[in-house]
This record gives sequence, C-alpha cells and structure tokens, in this order.
Amino acid sequence: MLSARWIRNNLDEAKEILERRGLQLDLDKFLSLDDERRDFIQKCDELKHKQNLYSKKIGKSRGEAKDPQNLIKEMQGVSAEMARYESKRKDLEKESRNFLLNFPNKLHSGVPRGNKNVEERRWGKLPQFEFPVKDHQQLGESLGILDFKSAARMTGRGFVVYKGLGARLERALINFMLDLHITQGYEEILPPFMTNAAATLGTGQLPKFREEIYKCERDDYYLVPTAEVPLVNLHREEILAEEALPLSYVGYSPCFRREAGAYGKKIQGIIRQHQFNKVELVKFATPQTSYEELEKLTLEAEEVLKRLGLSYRVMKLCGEEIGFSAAFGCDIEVWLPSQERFVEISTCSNCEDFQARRASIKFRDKENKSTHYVHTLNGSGLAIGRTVVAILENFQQENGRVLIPEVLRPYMQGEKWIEKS
RNA sequence: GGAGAGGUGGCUGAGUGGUCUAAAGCGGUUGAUUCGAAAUCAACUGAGUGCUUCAACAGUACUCCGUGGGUUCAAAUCCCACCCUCUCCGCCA
Repeated sequence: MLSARWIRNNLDEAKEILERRGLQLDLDKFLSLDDERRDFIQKCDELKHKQNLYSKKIGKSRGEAKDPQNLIKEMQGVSAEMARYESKRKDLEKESRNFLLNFPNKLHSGVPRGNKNVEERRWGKLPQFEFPVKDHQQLGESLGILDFKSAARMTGRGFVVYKGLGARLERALINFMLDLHITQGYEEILPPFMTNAAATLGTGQLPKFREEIYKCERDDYYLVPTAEVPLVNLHREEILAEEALPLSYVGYSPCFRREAGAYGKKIQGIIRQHQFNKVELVKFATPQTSYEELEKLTLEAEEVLKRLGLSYRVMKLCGEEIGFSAAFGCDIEVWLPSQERFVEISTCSNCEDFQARRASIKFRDKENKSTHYVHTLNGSGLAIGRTVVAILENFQQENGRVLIPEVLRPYMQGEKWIEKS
C-alpha cells in the first residue's frame, strides 16, 4: 500500500505506475475523495476538541456542586452535529483506504522500460537429444509416477496424484531445498497453511485477488496461495530492532490457487495446478540493504538449479509482468526441452515497504530512534512441481528412464533411475 | 462444543462514568558522580492521522486500553456481538 500523501505529492509518478503496469484507476476521483476526507477529519477534530474542553468544565462544575445543565444542553447539540460528521468521515476513510489497497506498488528505477522482460544472465548448457523428447506428462504417465485420472476422480481438474518414485522425488526435492537454504543462513519455518483475512490482506492477496484464492467460508480462513503469506505475517504489527535485520526465513507449504480462467497447452500437466508444493524464501531488510539482499536471495534460489544441473536464465520483469505488491522482480526460468523454451520456476521480488505498510512491520533505527517500515523480499526456492517437470524432461533417456540428479540420491535411499517397476 | 477467569504502553501492573494529563514499578536512552564500572541521583521514554504552503526527529489538535457496534453531554470504565489467551470438562489424530 502506498500512502495517500505520497500519491497526492507524486501524481505524475502515480499515473506512470498505472500506465506501465497496464492498470486503470480513477486518480482524479481519488484526489477529490482525499480532499473531502481531510476536510472532514479537520471538522471532526475541531468539534471533538470543543467537546473535550466542555467535558472538563462539566466535570469540574459538578465537583464544585454546581449545576451544569446549560453546558450539557449546549453539548447535546454539538454531539448530534458530530455524529453526522463522524459517520461521513468513516465512509470517506473507508473508501479512501479501499482505493489505496487496490493501488499497486511503485516501480523501482531498475524495472525495464517497455513491455518485454530483459535477460539478466544465463547458466548451463542446453541439453541435446538424439531422439524425440517426450513431455513430462507422457513421461510421468508412462513411468506410472503421475496419475491425473485418479486425481480428477477424487478431486477434480487441476490436481495430480504422485505415486511411488514420483512422490519420493517430490519429497526429496522439498528436503533438499530446505536443507540447502538452511546452510545459506535461513531459519526454517513450518507455518499454518491457512491464514485469516488480516494476514491475507497484509501481503496483498486481498482484496484485489479474492478470485484467485480458496476461502473456508465458515471460519473466514484462506488456503495459502504461497508460504509468503504466513512467512511475511510472522512479524505483522511488530517493531523490530535494526540490529536483528536482515531476517531470513525459508518455509515449505503446499500452495492453493484457483487459477480462474487459465487453460492452454503451455500449462498442461503439472505446470499449473490448483495445488502445488513450494519452498519459499522471505527476508525482512532495511531500505539501505534490501536490493543487495534481493540479489543474494535470487542467487540462493538459483543455487538449487545449479546443484541439480538444470539450465536456466534470469529475467528482469517489466512493468506489465511485475507482481502487484513488488517494486522490482526477477523470474528464474528453467529450460523445458519439450516446449523448447524457458519456463518460470521462481519469482524473486522486493516489495520494499508496500507489504510492511499494509501489515505494519517496522524497525527502530539505532541512531535517532525513530521507526521506519522494513522492506520485505520473497522468492520461490523453488516451485517443486515445476522442478519435477524439469528433471523428468531434461534427464530423460531414449528408453524412457529418467536419471535422478546426484544431489537428490541421498534423499531417495540411493536410487539412481526413475523407471517403470 | 460447554463452564469459568482474563486481554491496559517494550514488560509487570493500578485504574468501575467527568475534576489529574492511563498511577507506580521494571526495562531503555541521556546526563551527573567515577580512573572506569556497579550502585545512586536527575531528565527523557509508544504508535497513527490531520493541520501549520512542502517535508521534518518542530509546533498543535485528534485518535489508539483485544476488535467492532451501542448507551451518554462525556466511556479503559456501562451494554451487545465477535476474536484471542489461560484453567477445567467433553470430543478427537
């Protein structure tokens, strides 16, 4: 969330943000709303001030055994007037807040101009195959490790059952990634997989993306669309000590997304599911170090692909592609031989103070003892399902077997191959 | 799910309708004292919003005693609903 004052004082930049992100919001309407809101705040404060003064007088004269009836009469009128102003003021503040909650984050100066992402770096050699490659869906089904039919029967479209070595591969990846990030200095968190409305609003999923998340209606809880939600909310409504920063957390969670309206060949199989597993990285940092920390976080996520031996590239996201809550972000994209293209497997973002303002997460700086919003950063490290896709496709053999990357074998009781049992 | 107790500043904790501004203590910061430290003494000590042309670690007003409503001229205090914590009971992996 941006502050109303910032938008008021930086109108041109606010317009530019909307334009570059391809969004439309009525800024003029907001400005007049904001003027009105401030008028009403002033009016209410004046009346309240009068009320406070007279209340004291009334109390005092009662203590002196005088009858303050005339004062009370007058204040009844003031009170009635204030009730009218107060209710209008509340409406205006609600409307203003609602606008601000739906306004996206600023764009950092490093965000590429135009509507194309920009390649930042690339790692690894693209694999060459001397036989026709299969996609992960064909491989998974023929190896008997991915079962879409059973999942559709027990739940519905957009879900999958992992079986045998497929399930073990998924679980091995979760543990491998968690262990790697722990050695990079992250503290492991196993959070709740449901969050309340306040937490879900804090990270920016509500109110704008209501259609994208699953809600447990009876209890007003939301299934997490990413572990970013609980991890960032670890410190909601807290003031942290500057010395404690940066704080780094890694957490595994399943992620639940409605993916309303998403279909097509590019998302077939387990590329896009309503439920998938993910290991998430979150950092809380000072504004001075947040971009340095983002660079580290991105490299720490990339390290997973390096150790698995999967080719990837890192793309700086342009204004249209960057997330609602993020001021700057990079995608890590892994090579998929069946599609002959790179596919997103992680997004690493700096939300700056956008989430911190919503969730009220601050730090107290040591010198002048004032408080400031922290910067929050997050990145997948990595999406597990898509990592399975990449492993199946990149390490497939002509006979349909799949070579398990060496770093995962200790997590799979030394298995070297995924093959039909 | 049922019964009971509770939720007050960074922490402990007093405050059952107004006159005094949420007492007091702890912690923290600064200063005095000291060669230095401890002890002692003194001062200071939260967040948000509006206004002061803009900004502010400046001034001022308002708000904040779990959350949201209500009663009243006036609410931490009275009423209602909800949330959370603790104790006991029930159910349960």
